[in-house]
Amino acid sequence: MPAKRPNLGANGILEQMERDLAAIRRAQRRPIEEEMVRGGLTVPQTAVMQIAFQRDGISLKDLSREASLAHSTVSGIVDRLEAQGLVERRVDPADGRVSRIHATAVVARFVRDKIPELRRGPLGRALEKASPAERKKIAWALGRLRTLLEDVQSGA
Amino acid sequence: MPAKRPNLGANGILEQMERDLAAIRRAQRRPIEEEMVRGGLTVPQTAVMQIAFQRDGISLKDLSREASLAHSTVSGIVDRLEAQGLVERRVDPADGRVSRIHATAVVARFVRDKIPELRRGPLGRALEKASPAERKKIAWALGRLRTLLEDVQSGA
DNA sequence: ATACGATACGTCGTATACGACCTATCGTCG
DNA sequence: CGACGATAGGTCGTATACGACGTATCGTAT
Repeated sequence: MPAKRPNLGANGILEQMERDLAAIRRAQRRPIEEEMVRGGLTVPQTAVMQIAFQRDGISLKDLSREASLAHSTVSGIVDRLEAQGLVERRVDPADGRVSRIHATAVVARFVRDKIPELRRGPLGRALEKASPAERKKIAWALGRLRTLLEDVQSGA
Repeated sequence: MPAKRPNLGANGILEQMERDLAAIRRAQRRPIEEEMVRGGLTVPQTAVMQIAFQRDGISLKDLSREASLAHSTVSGIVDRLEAQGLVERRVDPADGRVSRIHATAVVARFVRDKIPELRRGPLGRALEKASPAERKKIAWALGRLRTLLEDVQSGA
């Protein structure tokens, strides 16, 4: 049963939202981390790999933008994926600055077979328990919150 | 202007939500990280300090539960706070296993003066731009999503 | 052609964040 | 009272995650 949610002041709502976001983050991270032991992949690695597969030859800059991560973070993730032979870095012949990320042949099968089931991970399972109306409301709220945050970020 | 949000299939909604959550995390983390350079504190450190202040003498276990973080994570954060003299560890006289976290005198002023303004950080500023109705909807959605995730977690 | 600002990326230092493991302490059962 | 499972927390190894900085390359202006 859910915890009590009394009427909160503006400050209380803020703190409650922060707590909820933290809890969401943790719950989302944990269950697939268990899978990692079996599959050898973490959540961010899976996400990066899927993007690299869908947009083969994507630059690291675009990849980091897609994943909402700093380029230095993605660089490290690609390092580890490369070490496992799941991804390749190739310098762009037309522009020596950009290194294009390519999914190796092994990945195609992996993405098609494993990812869908991983994708239907904690978030997917959680949403299955919600009604379509709830799903819509939650999806809207996340999109809206993201927009609000990004507007503040860019000084709007 | 916000990105297009076409009608998405069930899978598309999932991926969109994951992207939104990632972007929210990043946006929420970044701006206060800038403050860190000035104040010397990170977001998690601030959160932990506030909990330790509000519930003086809290055990590390309870503290980690409040913060939705693993106890090993909180232990490291407390290490750094302790090194800055903002927090103290004292072994519980009644139970030698638990180490109780106390905010030092310096912190009281800090929490009262600095935290409110930090709290009104990215999330607070973002929410100011939203209507009360939107705020309610977003708050509800986060709470609901959290509950759904935690129910799945506990096998409900 | 050369200088030079802009761009893309790699690297580094530090702070999360986690699970696995170890150790010390507690309660309880015999 | 001594054994022993349970509990709290510290430690370790690894993977994010970031900004700052360095380096190589590109475009452009001179």
